[in-house]
Amino acid sequence: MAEPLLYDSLSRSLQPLTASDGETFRFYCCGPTVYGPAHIGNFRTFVIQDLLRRVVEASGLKTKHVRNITDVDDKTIRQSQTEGKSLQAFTEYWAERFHADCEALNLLEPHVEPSAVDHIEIQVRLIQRLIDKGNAYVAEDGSVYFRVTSFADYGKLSRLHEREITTAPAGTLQSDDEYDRESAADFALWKAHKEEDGPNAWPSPWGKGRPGWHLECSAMSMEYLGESFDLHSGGVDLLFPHHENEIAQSEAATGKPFSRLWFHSTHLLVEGHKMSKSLGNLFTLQDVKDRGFSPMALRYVLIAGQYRQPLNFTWDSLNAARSALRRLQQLHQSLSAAADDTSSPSPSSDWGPFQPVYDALANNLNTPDALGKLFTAAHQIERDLQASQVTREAAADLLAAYDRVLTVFGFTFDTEAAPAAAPAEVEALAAARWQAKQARDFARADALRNQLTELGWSVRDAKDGYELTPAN
RNA sequence: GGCGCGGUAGCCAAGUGGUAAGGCACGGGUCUGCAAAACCUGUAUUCACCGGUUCGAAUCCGGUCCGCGCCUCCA
Repeated sequence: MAEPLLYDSLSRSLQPLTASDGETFRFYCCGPTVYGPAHIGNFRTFVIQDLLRRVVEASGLKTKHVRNITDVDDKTIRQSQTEGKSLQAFTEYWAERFHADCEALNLLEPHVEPSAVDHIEIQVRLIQRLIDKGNAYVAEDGSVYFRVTSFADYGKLSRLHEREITTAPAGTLQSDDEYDRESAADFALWKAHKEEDGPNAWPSPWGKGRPGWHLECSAMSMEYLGESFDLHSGGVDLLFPHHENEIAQSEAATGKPFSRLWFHSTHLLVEGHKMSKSLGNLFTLQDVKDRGFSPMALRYVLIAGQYRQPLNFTWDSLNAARSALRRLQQLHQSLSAAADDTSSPSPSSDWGPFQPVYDALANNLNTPDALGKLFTAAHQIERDLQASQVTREAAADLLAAYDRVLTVFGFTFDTEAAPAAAPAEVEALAAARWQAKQARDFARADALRNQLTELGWSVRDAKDGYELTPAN
Protein backbone atom coordinates (compact mmCIF):
# COMPACT_ATOMS: atom_id res chain seq x y z
CA MET A 1 0.00 0.00 0.00
CA ALA A 2 1.43 3.33 -0.98
CA GLU A 3 2.60 5.52 1.84
CA PRO A 4 0.31 8.52 2.24
CA LEU A 5 1.81 11.99 2.03
CA LEU A 6 0.69 14.94 4.09
CA TYR A 7 1.60 18.61 4.19
CA ASP A 8 3.50 19.32 7.37
CA SER A 9 3.15 22.86 8.70
CA LEU A 10 6.49 22.72 10.50
CA SER A 11 8.72 21.78 7.58
CA ARG A 12 6.27 23.32 5.11
CA SER A 13 6.58 20.34 2.83
CA LEU A 14 4.90 17.05 2.02
CA GLN A 15 6.01 14.32 4.37
CA PRO A 16 5.32 10.58 4.38
CA LEU A 17 2.90 9.40 7.03
CA THR A 18 4.95 6.76 8.74
CA ALA A 19 5.02 5.47 12.28
CA SER A 20 8.24 6.41 14.02
CA ASP A 21 8.09 3.13 15.92
CA GLY A 22 7.43 1.26 12.71
CA GLU A 23 4.03 0.05 13.82
CA THR A 24 1.62 2.52 15.36
CA PHE A 25 0.98 6.02 14.12
CA ARG A 26 0.56 8.07 17.27
CA PHE A 27 -1.24 11.38 16.93
CA TYR A 28 -2.96 14.04 18.97
CA CYS A 29 -5.86 16.31 18.04
CA CYS A 30 -6.75 19.44 19.95
CA GLY A 31 -10.32 18.73 20.93
CA PRO A 32 -13.29 20.91 21.71
CA THR A 33 -13.79 23.35 24.53
CA VAL A 34 -17.06 22.11 25.92
CA TYR A 35 -18.98 25.28 26.73
CA GLY A 36 -21.64 25.13 24.02
CA PRO A 37 -22.54 23.23 20.88
CA ALA A 38 -19.72 22.61 18.44
CA HIS A 39 -20.33 24.32 15.11
CA ILE A 40 -19.88 22.96 11.63
CA GLY A 41 -16.50 24.69 11.34
CA ASN A 42 -15.25 22.72 14.32
CA PHE A 43 -16.45 19.62 12.60
CA ARG A 44 -14.56 20.39 9.44
CA THR A 45 -11.44 19.93 11.49
CA PHE A 46 -12.63 16.84 13.30
CA VAL A 47 -13.90 15.22 10.12
CA ILE A 48 -10.64 15.80 8.28
CA GLN A 49 -8.72 14.41 11.25
CA ASP A 50 -10.99 11.39 11.14
CA LEU A 51 -10.25 11.00 7.47
CA LEU A 52 -6.53 11.24 8.13
CA ARG A 53 -6.81 8.40 10.59
CA ARG A 54 -8.81 6.27 8.18
CA VAL A 55 -6.28 6.81 5.41
CA VAL A 56 -3.37 5.95 7.70
CA GLU A 57 -5.15 2.80 8.80
CA ALA A 58 -5.95 1.91 5.20
CA SER A 59 -2.25 2.25 4.45
CA GLY A 60 -1.60 -0.62 6.84
CA LEU A 61 -0.56 1.11 10.05
CA LYS A 62 -2.18 0.93 13.42
CA THR A 63 -3.07 4.24 15.01
CA LYS A 64 -3.25 5.65 18.47
CA HIS A 65 -5.51 8.65 18.41
CA VAL A 66 -5.75 11.00 21.38
CA ARG A 67 -8.15 13.92 21.43
CA ASN A 68 -8.65 15.99 24.53
CA ILE A 69 -11.66 17.63 26.05
CA THR A 70 -10.94 21.15 27.25
CA ASP A 71 -13.14 21.53 30.28
CA VAL A 72 -11.31 24.13 32.30
CA ASP A 73 -10.71 27.56 30.85
CA ASP A 74 -12.19 31.05 30.97
CA LYS A 75 -15.22 30.13 28.91
CA THR A 76 -16.25 26.95 30.70
CA ILE A 77 -15.77 28.58 34.08
CA ARG A 78 -17.60 31.77 33.19
CA GLN A 79 -20.51 30.05 31.50
CA SER A 80 -21.02 27.42 34.17
CA GLN A 81 -21.07 30.16 36.80
CA THR A 82 -23.58 32.14 34.80
CA GLU A 83 -25.84 29.12 34.59
CA GLY A 84 -25.36 28.32 38.26
CA LYS A 85 -24.03 24.86 37.51
CA SER A 86 -20.97 23.05 38.71
CA LEU A 87 -18.16 23.05 36.20
CA GLN A 88 -18.39 19.29 36.02
CA ALA A 89 -22.12 19.11 35.38
CA PHE A 90 -21.86 21.89 32.84
CA THR A 91 -18.98 20.43 30.84
CA GLU A 92 -20.31 16.90 30.99
CA TYR A 93 -23.50 18.04 29.36
CA TRP A 94 -21.72 19.68 26.46
CA ALA A 95 -19.25 16.83 26.11
CA GLU A 96 -22.18 14.45 25.71
CA ARG A 97 -23.70 16.67 23.08
CA PHE A 98 -20.37 16.73 21.29
CA HIS A 99 -20.12 12.96 21.33
CA ALA A 100 -23.60 12.59 19.94
CA ASP A 101 -22.68 14.86 17.03
CA CYS A 102 -19.47 12.92 16.45
CA GLU A 103 -21.38 9.69 16.29
CA ALA A 104 -23.90 11.13 13.87
CA LEU A 105 -21.04 12.23 11.63
CA ASN A 106 -19.51 8.75 11.86
CA LEU A 107 -16.29 9.95 13.46
CA LEU A 108 -14.18 7.14 14.86
CA GLU A 109 -13.82 7.42 18.60
CA PRO A 110 -10.35 8.43 19.70
CA HIS A 111 -8.52 5.71 21.59
CA VAL A 112 -8.05 8.09 24.48
CA GLU A 113 -10.07 11.20 25.22
CA PRO A 114 -8.53 12.83 28.27
CA SER A 115 -10.11 15.73 30.08
CA ALA A 116 -7.99 18.56 31.41
CA VAL A 117 -9.65 18.53 34.81
CA ASP A 118 -8.83 14.86 35.23
CA HIS A 119 -5.16 15.55 34.58
CA ILE A 120 -4.28 18.44 36.84
CA GLU A 121 -1.51 16.53 38.56
CA ILE A 122 0.54 15.77 35.50
CA GLN A 123 0.15 19.37 34.44
CA VAL A 124 1.48 20.57 37.77
CA ARG A 125 4.43 18.21 37.44
CA LEU A 126 5.19 19.54 33.97
CA ILE A 127 5.15 23.11 35.28
CA GLN A 128 7.50 22.17 38.11
CA ARG A 129 9.87 20.65 35.59
CA LEU A 130 9.90 23.90 33.63
CA ILE A 131 10.50 25.98 36.73
CA ASP A 132 13.35 23.70 37.77
CA LYS A 133 14.95 24.14 34.38
CA GLY A 134 14.60 27.90 34.44
CA ASN A 135 12.04 28.05 31.66
CA ALA A 136 9.25 29.28 33.89
CA TYR A 137 8.82 31.63 36.81
CA VAL A 138 6.30 32.28 39.52
CA ALA A 139 4.70 35.72 39.54
CA GLU A 140 3.70 37.63 42.64
CA ASP A 141 0.08 36.49 42.55
CA GLY A 142 1.02 32.81 42.33
CA SER A 143 0.59 32.49 38.58
CA VAL A 144 3.33 30.76 36.66
CA TYR A 145 4.54 31.96 33.27
CA PHE A 146 6.67 30.43 30.58
CA ARG A 147 9.77 32.51 29.83
CA VAL A 148 9.72 32.71 26.08
CA THR A 149 13.26 34.06 25.82
CA SER A 150 14.52 30.88 27.45
CA PHE A 151 13.52 28.79 24.47
CA ALA A 152 15.67 29.61 21.46
CA ASP A 153 13.42 27.84 18.97
CA TYR A 154 10.36 29.83 19.93
CA GLY A 155 8.51 30.79 16.75
CA LYS A 156 9.76 28.00 14.51
CA LEU A 157 6.27 26.75 13.73
CA SER A 158 4.52 30.05 13.12
CA ARG A 159 7.49 31.89 11.61
CA LEU A 160 7.24 34.42 14.36
CA HIS A 161 10.35 36.30 13.31
CA GLU A 162 8.88 36.97 9.93
CA ARG A 163 5.61 38.19 11.32
CA GLU A 164 6.96 41.27 13.01
CA ILE A 165 5.51 40.44 16.34
CA THR A 166 7.34 42.56 18.78
CA THR A 167 7.96 41.53 22.29
CA ALA A 168 6.38 44.42 24.04
CA PRO A 169 7.73 45.35 27.45
CA ALA A 170 5.73 44.05 30.34
CA GLY A 171 2.87 46.25 31.39
CA THR A 172 1.89 47.52 27.98
CA LEU A 173 -1.00 45.12 27.58
CA GLN A 174 -4.41 46.01 28.82
CA SER A 175 -5.19 42.81 30.64
CA ASP A 176 -4.78 43.79 34.25
CA ASP A 177 -4.10 40.25 35.34
CA GLU A 178 -1.03 39.89 33.21
CA TYR A 179 1.00 42.87 34.29
CA ASP A 180 3.45 40.89 36.27
CA ARG A 181 4.89 38.96 33.39
CA GLU A 182 8.51 39.64 32.54
CA SER A 183 7.58 40.00 28.91
CA ALA A 184 4.34 40.35 27.04
CA ALA A 185 5.19 37.27 24.98
CA ASP A 186 5.32 35.08 28.08
CA PHE A 187 2.25 32.96 28.55
CA ALA A 188 0.52 31.45 31.52
CA LEU A 189 1.21 27.88 32.56
CA TRP A 190 -0.72 28.24 35.80
CA LYS A 191 -3.34 30.86 36.60
CA ALA A 192 -3.70 31.89 40.21
CA HIS A 193 -7.22 31.64 41.58
CA LYS A 194 -9.42 34.67 41.15
CA GLU A 195 -12.69 35.58 42.78
CA GLU A 196 -14.73 35.06 39.63
CA ASP A 197 -13.43 31.50 39.23
CA GLY A 198 -15.65 30.47 42.11
CA PRO A 199 -14.87 27.02 43.46
CA ASN A 200 -12.87 26.07 40.41
CA ALA A 201 -9.36 25.89 41.75
CA TRP A 202 -6.86 23.16 42.42
CA PRO A 203 -3.92 23.02 44.81
CA SER A 204 -0.37 23.47 43.58
CA PRO A 205 3.03 24.31 45.02
CA TRP A 206 2.31 27.93 43.99
CA GLY A 207 -1.08 28.17 45.56
CA LYS A 208 -4.62 27.52 44.40
CA GLY A 209 -5.35 27.98 40.76
CA ARG A 210 -5.85 26.25 37.45
CA PRO A 211 -3.72 25.23 34.51
CA GLY A 212 -3.30 27.45 31.48
CA TRP A 213 -4.87 26.33 28.27
CA HIS A 214 -1.73 25.49 26.28
CA LEU A 215 -0.39 23.31 29.02
CA GLU A 216 -3.04 20.63 29.02
CA CYS A 217 -2.29 19.55 25.49
CA SER A 218 1.41 19.24 26.16
CA ALA A 219 0.91 17.28 29.35
CA MET A 220 -1.78 14.96 28.08
CA SER A 221 -0.30 14.27 24.67
CA MET A 222 3.02 13.28 26.21
CA GLU A 223 1.25 11.25 28.89
CA TYR A 224 -0.51 9.04 26.35
CA LEU A 225 1.74 9.18 23.32
CA GLY A 226 5.20 9.61 24.77
CA GLU A 227 7.45 12.66 24.81
CA SER A 228 7.94 12.40 21.06
CA PHE A 229 5.18 11.28 18.75
CA ASP A 230 4.13 11.38 15.12
CA LEU A 231 1.61 14.11 14.52
CA HIS A 232 -0.30 16.88 16.21
CA SER A 233 -3.25 18.66 14.68
CA GLY A 234 -5.89 21.33 14.93
CA GLY A 235 -7.41 24.23 13.05
CA VAL A 236 -5.10 26.83 11.50
CA ASP A 237 -5.98 29.30 14.20
CA LEU A 238 -4.20 27.11 16.71
CA LEU A 239 -0.91 27.38 14.89
CA PHE A 240 -0.15 30.48 16.85
CA PRO A 241 0.01 30.83 19.74
CA HIS A 242 -1.39 27.52 20.94
CA HIS A 243 0.82 25.07 19.10
CA GLU A 244 3.83 27.32 19.22
CA ASN A 245 3.50 27.41 22.98
CA GLU A 246 2.97 23.69 23.20
CA ILE A 247 6.24 23.12 21.39
CA ALA A 248 8.04 25.53 23.68
CA GLN A 249 6.71 23.96 26.88
CA SER A 250 7.20 20.41 25.78
CA GLU A 251 10.60 20.65 24.20
CA ALA A 252 11.96 22.89 26.92
CA ALA A 253 10.86 20.33 29.51
CA THR A 254 12.04 17.17 27.78
CA GLY A 255 14.86 18.36 25.55
CA LYS A 256 13.36 16.11 22.86
CA PRO A 257 11.46 16.88 19.70
CA PHE A 258 7.76 17.07 20.53
CA SER A 259 5.52 16.19 17.58
CA ARG A 260 7.25 15.20 14.34
CA LEU A 261 4.50 16.46 12.02
CA TRP A 262 1.97 19.27 12.31
CA PHE A 263 -1.36 19.09 10.55
CA HIS A 264 -3.59 22.16 10.25
CA SER A 265 -6.91 22.45 8.52
CA THR A 266 -8.15 25.71 7.06
CA HIS A 267 -11.28 27.33 8.33
CA LEU A 268 -14.72 26.80 6.95
CA LEU A 269 -16.40 29.91 5.59
CA VAL A 270 -20.12 30.46 5.48
CA GLU A 271 -21.40 32.35 2.45
CA GLY A 272 -17.91 33.69 1.94
CA HIS A 273 -17.32 34.92 5.45
CA LYS A 274 -15.82 33.67 8.64
CA MET A 275 -18.41 32.26 10.96
CA SER A 276 -19.22 34.48 13.85
CA LYS A 277 -22.04 35.07 16.21
CA SER A 278 -22.38 38.67 15.11
CA LEU A 279 -22.95 37.63 11.50
CA GLY A 280 -25.48 35.06 12.65
CA ASN A 281 -23.85 32.38 10.54
CA LEU A 282 -22.61 30.07 13.26
CA PHE A 283 -24.33 26.82 12.42
CA THR A 284 -24.43 23.58 14.34
CA LEU A 285 -25.24 20.04 13.34
CA GLN A 286 -28.67 20.59 14.82
CA ASP A 287 -29.24 23.50 12.42
CA VAL A 288 -28.33 21.20 9.56
CA LYS A 289 -30.75 18.55 10.75
CA ASP A 290 -33.46 21.13 11.32
CA ARG A 291 -33.26 22.03 7.66
CA GLY A 292 -33.83 18.43 6.71
CA PHE A 293 -30.28 17.39 5.89
CA SER A 294 -28.57 14.32 7.23
CA PRO A 295 -25.30 14.45 9.15
CA MET A 296 -23.81 12.36 6.37
CA ALA A 297 -24.60 15.10 3.86
CA LEU A 298 -22.67 17.49 6.09
CA ARG A 299 -19.78 15.06 6.25
CA TYR A 300 -19.76 15.01 2.46
CA VAL A 301 -19.80 18.79 2.24
CA LEU A 302 -16.95 19.09 4.72
CA ILE A 303 -14.67 16.88 2.65
CA ALA A 304 -15.80 18.19 -0.71
CA GLY A 305 -12.98 20.73 -0.56
CA GLN A 306 -9.28 20.10 0.03
CA TYR A 307 -8.49 20.75 3.67
CA ARG A 308 -5.86 23.42 3.01
CA GLN A 309 -8.24 25.53 0.93
CA PRO A 310 -10.94 27.67 2.42
CA LEU A 311 -14.22 25.84 1.99
CA ASN A 312 -17.30 27.90 1.42
CA PHE A 313 -20.31 26.36 3.10
CA THR A 314 -23.70 27.13 1.61
CA TRP A 315 -27.05 25.50 2.15
CA ASP A 316 -27.11 24.65 -1.51
CA SER A 317 -23.94 22.63 -1.07
CA LEU A 318 -25.89 20.33 1.25
CA ASN A 319 -28.41 19.75 -1.51
CA ALA A 320 -25.61 18.79 -3.86
CA ALA A 321 -24.14 16.51 -1.22
CA ARG A 322 -27.43 14.78 -0.64
CA SER A 323 -27.84 14.02 -4.33
CA ALA A 324 -24.27 12.86 -4.66
CA LEU A 325 -24.61 10.50 -1.71
CA ARG A 326 -27.77 9.09 -3.21
CA ARG A 327 -25.83 8.10 -6.30
CA LEU A 328 -23.14 6.45 -4.23
CA GLN A 329 -25.81 4.55 -2.40
CA GLN A 330 -27.33 3.53 -5.70
CA LEU A 331 -24.07 2.01 -6.83
CA HIS A 332 -23.96 0.05 -3.61
CA GLN A 333 -27.42 -1.30 -4.27
CA SER A 334 -26.60 -2.14 -7.87
CA LEU A 335 -23.50 -4.04 -6.83
CA SER A 336 -25.33 -5.82 -4.02
CA ALA A 337 -27.99 -6.93 -6.46
CA ALA A 338 -25.41 -8.13 -8.95
CA ALA A 339 -23.26 -9.94 -6.42
CA ASP A 340 -23.80 -13.51 -5.44
CA ASP A 341 -24.72 -13.46 -1.77
CA THR A 342 -23.59 -17.03 -1.40
CA SER A 343 -20.07 -16.50 -2.67
CA SER A 344 -17.84 -14.47 -0.48
CA PRO A 345 -15.49 -12.11 -2.23
CA SER A 346 -11.97 -13.30 -2.78
CA PRO A 347 -9.90 -12.22 0.19
CA SER A 348 -7.97 -9.22 -0.97
CA SER A 349 -7.18 -5.74 0.03
CA ASP A 350 -6.95 -4.54 -3.55
CA TRP A 351 -8.74 -1.35 -4.37
CA GLY A 352 -9.55 -2.66 -7.80
CA PRO A 353 -11.01 0.11 -9.94
CA PHE A 354 -10.92 2.36 -6.87
CA GLN A 355 -7.13 2.44 -6.72
CA PRO A 356 -7.05 6.04 -8.07
CA VAL A 357 -9.42 7.03 -5.27
CA TYR A 358 -7.07 5.80 -2.58
CA ASP A 359 -4.11 7.33 -4.40
CA ALA A 360 -5.82 10.73 -4.37
CA LEU A 361 -6.52 10.47 -0.66
CA ALA A 362 -2.95 9.40 -0.02
CA ASN A 363 -1.82 12.52 -1.84
CA ASN A 364 -2.25 15.02 0.97
CA LEU A 365 -5.86 14.07 1.55
CA ASN A 366 -7.01 15.39 -1.79
CA THR A 367 -10.64 14.60 -1.08
CA PRO A 368 -12.18 16.50 -4.02
CA ASP A 369 -9.89 14.68 -6.42
CA ALA A 370 -10.71 11.40 -4.69
CA LEU A 371 -14.43 12.02 -4.98
CA GLY A 372 -13.98 12.79 -8.66
CA LYS A 373 -12.14 9.51 -9.16
CA LEU A 374 -14.81 7.73 -7.16
CA PHE A 375 -17.57 8.90 -9.46
CA THR A 376 -15.51 8.12 -12.52
CA ALA A 377 -15.09 4.55 -11.28
CA ALA A 378 -18.77 4.40 -10.36
CA HIS A 379 -19.77 5.37 -13.91
CA GLN A 380 -17.66 2.67 -15.43
CA ILE A 381 -19.03 0.04 -13.09
CA GLU A 382 -22.61 1.07 -13.75
CA ARG A 383 -21.97 0.87 -17.49
CA ASP A 384 -20.47 -2.61 -17.14
CA LEU A 385 -23.36 -3.73 -14.98
CA GLN A 386 -25.89 -2.50 -17.51
CA ALA A 387 -24.04 -4.26 -20.29
CA SER A 388 -24.11 -7.41 -18.16
CA GLN A 389 -20.39 -7.64 -18.33
CA VAL A 390 -19.93 -8.35 -14.66
CA THR A 391 -20.07 -11.86 -13.25
CA ARG A 392 -21.50 -12.47 -9.82
CA GLU A 393 -18.05 -13.21 -8.46
CA ALA A 394 -16.64 -10.04 -9.98
CA ALA A 395 -19.53 -8.04 -8.56
CA ALA A 396 -18.86 -9.46 -5.10
CA ASP A 397 -15.22 -8.43 -5.37
CA LEU A 398 -16.20 -4.97 -6.58
CA LEU A 399 -18.65 -4.64 -3.73
CA ALA A 400 -15.99 -5.57 -1.21
CA ALA A 401 -13.58 -3.03 -2.67
CA TYR A 402 -16.32 -0.41 -2.75
CA ASP A 403 -17.11 -1.08 0.90
CA ARG A 404 -13.46 -0.52 1.74
CA VAL A 405 -13.51 2.77 -0.12
CA LEU A 406 -16.68 3.90 1.61
CA THR A 407 -15.10 3.02 4.95
CA VAL A 408 -12.13 5.25 4.22
CA PHE A 409 -14.44 8.12 3.40
CA GLY A 410 -16.51 7.27 6.43
CA PHE A 411 -19.71 7.26 4.42
CA THR A 412 -22.66 5.25 5.62
CA PHE A 413 -26.09 5.15 4.08
CA ASP A 414 -28.25 4.43 7.05
CA THR A 415 -28.39 7.82 8.64
CA GLU A 416 -30.66 9.52 6.14
CA ALA A 417 -33.37 11.24 8.11
CA ALA A 418 -36.57 9.24 8.03
CA PRO A 419 -39.26 10.95 5.98
CA ALA A 420 -41.52 13.05 8.11
CA ALA A 421 -44.84 11.43 8.95
CA ALA A 422 -47.66 12.78 6.85
CA PRO A 423 -50.93 14.04 8.36
CA ALA A 424 -53.81 11.57 8.26
CA GLU A 425 -55.58 13.60 5.59
CA VAL A 426 -52.57 13.37 3.32
CA GLU A 427 -52.14 9.67 4.01
CA ALA A 428 -55.77 9.10 3.07
CA LEU A 429 -55.39 10.94 -0.22
CA ALA A 430 -52.26 9.00 -1.03
CA ALA A 431 -53.92 5.71 -0.24
CA ALA A 432 -56.89 6.63 -2.42
CA ARG A 433 -54.55 7.51 -5.23
CA TRP A 434 -52.74 4.21 -4.95
CA GLN A 435 -56.05 2.37 -5.16
CA ALA A 436 -57.12 4.38 -8.18
CA LYS A 437 -53.83 3.59 -9.81
CA GLN A 438 -54.17 -0.11 -9.10
CA ALA A 439 -57.62 0.09 -10.69
CA ARG A 440 -55.95 1.81 -13.65
CA ASP A 441 -58.15 4.85 -13.13
CA PHE A 442 -55.32 7.16 -14.08
CA ALA A 443 -57.42 10.29 -14.40
CA ARG A 444 -58.47 9.98 -10.77
CA ALA A 445 -54.95 9.04 -9.73
CA ASP A 446 -53.55 12.16 -11.38
CA ALA A 447 -56.22 14.34 -9.83
CA LEU A 448 -55.33 13.02 -6.42
CA ARG A 449 -51.62 13.57 -7.13
CA ASN A 450 -52.42 17.20 -7.91
CA GLN A 451 -54.25 17.56 -4.62
CA LEU A 452 -51.28 16.13 -2.78
CA THR A 453 -48.98 18.50 -4.60
CA GLU A 454 -51.10 21.42 -3.53
CA LEU A 455 -50.83 20.24 0.03
CA GLY A 456 -47.07 20.25 -0.32
CA TRP A 457 -46.45 16.53 -0.62
CA SER A 458 -44.99 14.50 -3.42
CA VAL A 459 -45.57 10.83 -3.89
CA ARG A 460 -43.15 8.41 -5.44
CA ASP A 461 -44.31 5.06 -6.73
CA ALA A 462 -42.38 1.86 -6.45
CA LYS A 463 -43.37 -1.60 -7.62
CA ASP A 464 -45.45 -2.53 -4.64
CA GLY A 465 -46.13 0.70 -2.83
CA TYR A 466 -45.46 4.38 -2.66
CA GLU A 467 -43.55 6.87 -0.57
CA LEU A 468 -44.70 10.27 0.59
CA THR A 469 -42.21 13.07 1.02
CA PRO A 470 -42.65 16.73 1.78
CA ALA A 471 -42.02 18.63 -1.43
CA ASN A 472 -39.54 21.46 -1.23
C1' G B 1 1.56 47.12 7.86
C1' G B 2 3.55 41.82 8.29
C1' C B 3 2.52 36.63 7.24
C1' G B 4 -0.57 33.16 4.63
C1' C B 5 -4.50 31.27 1.26
C1' G B 6 -7.22 32.11 -3.01
C1' G B 7 -9.72 34.16 -7.85
C1' U B 8 -11.26 27.73 -13.07
C1' A B 9 -18.66 26.81 -16.33
C1' G B 10 -25.16 29.03 -13.09
C1' C B 11 -23.18 26.95 -8.03
C1' C B 12 -19.33 23.83 -5.50
C1' A B 13 -14.50 22.11 -6.82
C1' A B 14 -9.80 19.12 -8.87
C1' G B 15 -5.88 19.94 -12.07
C1' U B 16 1.00 23.26 -10.66
C1' G B 17 4.42 22.94 -18.23
C1' G B 18 1.58 19.16 -22.91
C1' U B 19 -3.55 20.86 -24.71
C1' A B 20 -9.71 21.89 -18.89
C1' A B 21 -11.51 15.69 -13.43
C1' G B 22 -15.81 15.24 -10.71
C1' G B 23 -20.46 16.68 -8.07
C1' C B 24 -24.97 19.74 -8.11
C1' A B 25 -28.21 22.33 -11.35
C1' C B 26 -29.84 22.49 -16.49
C1' G B 27 -30.91 20.25 -21.73
C1' G B 28 -31.52 15.50 -24.59
C1' G B 29 -32.41 10.09 -24.24
C1' U B 30 -33.77 4.93 -22.06
C1' C B 31 -37.39 3.07 -18.62
C1' U B 32 -42.11 3.86 -16.26
C1' G B 33 -49.89 4.92 -17.54
C1' C B 34 -48.11 9.93 -15.50
C1' A B 35 -44.52 11.63 -12.12
C1' A B 36 -40.27 10.43 -9.47
C1' A B 37 -36.02 7.53 -8.90
C1' A B 38 -32.21 5.10 -11.58
C1' C B 39 -29.00 4.78 -15.73
C1' C B 40 -26.93 6.85 -20.47
C1' U B 41 -25.69 11.50 -22.72
C1' G B 42 -24.71 16.97 -23.82
C1' U B 43 -22.99 21.52 -21.89
C1' A B 44 -15.80 26.17 -20.33
C1' U B 45 -11.74 26.99 -27.57
C1' U B 46 -11.12 28.51 -21.91
C1' C B 47 -8.90 29.08 -16.33
C1' A B 48 -9.45 37.64 -12.61
C1' C B 49 -6.46 41.25 -15.76
C1' C B 50 -1.74 42.90 -18.37
C1' G B 51 3.05 41.76 -19.97
C1' G B 52 7.13 37.97 -20.29
C1' U B 53 9.67 32.92 -20.70
C1' U B 54 8.61 28.46 -23.77
C1' C B 55 7.64 24.50 -29.59
C1' G B 56 3.75 24.61 -25.89
C1' A B 57 1.10 27.95 -19.67
C1' A B 58 -4.86 27.58 -15.96
C1' U B 59 -0.10 25.76 -14.52
C1' C B 60 6.61 29.22 -14.53
C1' C B 61 8.35 34.74 -13.99
C1' G B 62 7.09 40.16 -13.33
C1' G B 63 3.18 43.61 -12.52
C1' U B 64 -2.09 45.06 -11.57
C1' C B 65 -7.02 44.37 -9.54
C1' C B 66 -10.25 41.73 -6.19
C1' G B 67 -11.75 38.28 -2.04
C1' C B 68 -10.59 35.81 2.51
C1' G B 69 -7.82 34.31 6.92
C1' C B 70 -4.12 34.95 10.91
C1' C B 71 -1.13 38.58 13.76
C1' U B 72 -1.43 36.29 22.07
C1' C B 73 -5.99 31.76 24.66
C1' C B 74 -11.43 31.25 17.93
C1' A B 75 -11.32 24.30 14.87
